[in-house]
Amino acid sequence: MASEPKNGHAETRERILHTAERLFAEKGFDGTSIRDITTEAECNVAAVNYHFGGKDKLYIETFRRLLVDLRDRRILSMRRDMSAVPDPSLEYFLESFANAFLEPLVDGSRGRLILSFFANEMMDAHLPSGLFFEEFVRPMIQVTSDALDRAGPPLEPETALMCIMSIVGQLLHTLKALPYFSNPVGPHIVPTDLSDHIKHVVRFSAAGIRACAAPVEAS
Amino acid sequence: MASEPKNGHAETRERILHTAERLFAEKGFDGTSIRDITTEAECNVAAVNYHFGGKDKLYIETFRRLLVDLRDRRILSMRRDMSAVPDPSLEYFLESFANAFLEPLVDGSRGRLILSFFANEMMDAHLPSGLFFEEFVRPMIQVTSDALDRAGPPLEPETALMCIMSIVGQLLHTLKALPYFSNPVGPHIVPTDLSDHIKHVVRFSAAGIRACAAPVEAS
DNA sequence: TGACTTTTCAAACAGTCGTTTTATACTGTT
DNA sequence: AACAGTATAAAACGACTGTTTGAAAAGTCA
Repeated sequence: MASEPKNGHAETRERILHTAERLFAEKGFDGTSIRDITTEAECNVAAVNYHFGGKDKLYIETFRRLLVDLRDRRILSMRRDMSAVPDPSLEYFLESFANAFLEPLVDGSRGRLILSFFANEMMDAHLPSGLFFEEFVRPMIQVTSDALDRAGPPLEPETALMCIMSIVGQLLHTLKALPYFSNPVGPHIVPTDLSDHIKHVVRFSAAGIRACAAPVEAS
Repeated sequence: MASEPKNGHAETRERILHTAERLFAEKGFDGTSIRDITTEAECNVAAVNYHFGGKDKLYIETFRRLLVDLRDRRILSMRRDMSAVPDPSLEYFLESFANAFLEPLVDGSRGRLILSFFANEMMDAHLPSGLFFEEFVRPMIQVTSDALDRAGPPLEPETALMCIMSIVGQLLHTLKALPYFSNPVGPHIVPTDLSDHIKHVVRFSAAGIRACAAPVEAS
């Protein structure tokens, strides 16, 4: 039970984690074999069971690290933006949120990994139930609804949550659908630049939120 | 190469297709073994290779049927609604679209199957590239943007497409996220009734679309 | 140095996978 | 009745899976 290596370089364990992060993200849990990982990490197949106690445990550990990292980056980014101006507008909040939400997902190589990781996990769950929601979704919702409360019009708590879901839905779908539009055979029918889509989501959602704040009229 | 059975009951082939539809949807391509299918379909393992020529081919055939069925149901549902009134409002269009979009996904047992099928395929593609987009997404976009053109304010074609993406993103996310909120340990923090969410998406999006039609002002 | 722990490794284990082979029944036609 | 084509079935094939074993290294501390 080598919990922590005492010597200077904890090579193998870190190499495995690093490789697993990429492979699990790219090919999912079932699509990635222990031998795939250990071959790339240049170690023996038994190393995974020795250091992590099995494929399941390795997966959970890998995902947990990614999850915490993403959550903290997003929250910090939004907190920074929101405390940078004294009286943030709704549009300012939306742009800050969209950037905090998307930036970790598109910058560098790790961004796409996270996204792919999440998507795979959504489809074929291998995490303990509740871990994703309680440790990731709930804190994000808390920070976001606080910020919206400060920047936007007064909203019922339930309404605010649904508005946040509307924004998140748009951002996630944009990210997923964009590759489909970016290289079809025909001409591009939608801008393939992400910032154009962010601008759209900001304008679209600002109006949506204000409409949800206004007293409802019969349609 | 028995392409079409001539006798009255084409039992085995249909049983396999029917079982495969459910299992592939529930557990994905890799998660479903030929033996899983043939056991439930009560036939021999070799039957899949005999009737379909392999697991891949069976998957494609299964998915294609589901895809075409869903597309046609949606398009018919929307065409029916849009031709039922002489001068449809933007809200009317949105509600019609939301219902056409979601209804096939939630009614009965086959709905959840389709949704799960799609999600799995998105993550781990086993279909010929382009089939999904050209035969499913593009026709849906065509019909939808025509309807929006008739019911909504004048929009640039690109803007209209991004608005449609905004709506689809919200609907898909609602569908995916709802189960997370429906049975957590704490109190419900979001309405778990789908129709409440549809109402929200309609109001939110109607305002968003109108804002996209108005001339842009500097933020 | 010698005893001890931690780490690595090749090899094997028991199981599942998709596919193929071989043989047997059923169907309609001549 | 004899034949062709279609359909089903049991068994085996080779490849791959996660995990375990037992021994050899590497490192640590007396």
